[in-house]
Amino acid sequence: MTYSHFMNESQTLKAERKIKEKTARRDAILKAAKDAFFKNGFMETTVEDIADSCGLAKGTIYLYFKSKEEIYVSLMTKGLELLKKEMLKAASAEYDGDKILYQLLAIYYKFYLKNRKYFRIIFLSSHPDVRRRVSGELLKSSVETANDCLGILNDAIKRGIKSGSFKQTDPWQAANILWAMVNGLIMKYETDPIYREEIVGIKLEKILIESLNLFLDGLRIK
Amino acid sequence: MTYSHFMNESQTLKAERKIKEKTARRDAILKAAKDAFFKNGFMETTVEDIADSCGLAKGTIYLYFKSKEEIYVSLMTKGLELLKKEMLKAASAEYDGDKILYQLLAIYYKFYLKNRKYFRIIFLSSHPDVRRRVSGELLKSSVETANDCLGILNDAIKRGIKSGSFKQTDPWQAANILWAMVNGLIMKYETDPIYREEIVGIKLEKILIESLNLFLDGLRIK
DNA sequence: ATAGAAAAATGACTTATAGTCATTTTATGA
DNA sequence: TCATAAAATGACTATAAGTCATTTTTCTAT
Repeated sequence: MTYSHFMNESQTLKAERKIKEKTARRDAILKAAKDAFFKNGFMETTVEDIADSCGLAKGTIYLYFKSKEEIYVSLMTKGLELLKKEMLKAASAEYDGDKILYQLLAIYYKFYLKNRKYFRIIFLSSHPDVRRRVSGELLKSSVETANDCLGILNDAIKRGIKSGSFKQTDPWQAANILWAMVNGLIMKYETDPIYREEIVGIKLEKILIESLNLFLDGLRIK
Repeated sequence: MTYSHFMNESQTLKAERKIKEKTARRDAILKAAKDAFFKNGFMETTVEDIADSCGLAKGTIYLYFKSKEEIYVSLMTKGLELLKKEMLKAASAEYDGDKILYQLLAIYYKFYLKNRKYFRIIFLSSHPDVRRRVSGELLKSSVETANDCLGILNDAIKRGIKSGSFKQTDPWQAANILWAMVNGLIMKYETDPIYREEIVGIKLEKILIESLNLFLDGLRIK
């Protein structure tokens, strides 16, 4: 009682440390999960694999995540956050909308090359069959991060309209179209590595640039 | 021996009937599987569910399909074939490329509205984690059907170039871009029904038409 | 019609894994 | 140092994919 103000202070510190430790452990689990999912995919990774590779018992994993799906979707959010960070860097330049979009595409493509497996997680996590097994809260945070990425596109397009290089149009709608186009192309390429070349016969980088050209052509003032 | 030529004939008939019966049973399984997958999704449908609902034992299912994934991917191929049929109908009109593309989009959207669950199957079946558990042969046939759909777009764009309404461009590449854009948008809408409206705030039909307008704007001769 | 062979179907069984929970271990605080 | 709370454990339960020895049905030759 006498030292209650100290105690409160130290209790606060303790509590903070506890939270930090919890977060650290959660991150360790996610790191192990990332390795396992990257290596063997969602279906063929077991929760025990993940537990083993971070030196915990299976039951412990369930103290941090409600289900295998929740681990997976948490990883997706991490992937989206990484992507968002990269996109923000590219978008911060003082260029016009036009040039920023090319830069964003370059960043996006580079991110894809370095993080193909993350794209697979994003792709599968977006499916209703996975999502139905995940809490609304977790979904919301992933949706918000994806939304932030779209917001960056939105800003770039807005800038282009303001500067007069793009025609008057709904930037949010345009951003969604561009996002869908680029993701659709990547997904198509990701779908089947074996048959890929023979289906399209076009290099991904080339078709991505062409698609942006086409998009900008439609967006520019004639 | 004496009647060997008759026997051969009747044997051929018998064999044909056998094949027909096999196909019919396979189709019955696929029909039951469709209902089950539509209702409960991939993860929460069991092979026993499928077997029960078409009055067969679980083991019998495995005489017709190598795995649950193969049933699923076979359904995807069926879905793509339906879509292809619809698209062919729309594309057979004697219109110019421009108008055909609008028609194709309308057909595609209508198909989506009537077959949302098929889209989910197509979406999930396209994922490497599902595909890795499916035989190359089966994958090839699904890839070919998807390819045929793209071919229809390709033809329409070619026609537009020939008639002079579209600029000189690689029609195959343009077809892939259009396909990716439309699928990307639908996927985005399919991803999360709960948050959908608040993310995009745009009706799907409207944004699909807008995206085609933008695409055509980029494609048309200025 | 019938026996014997071939084809098709069966479902109990094996194996694997997600998720639980009573018990044990570790950390905290007086 | 002990009591209490928090964290971790892993044996256990439940469920479901896929197998295969056995049974049932269909076909064929006489």
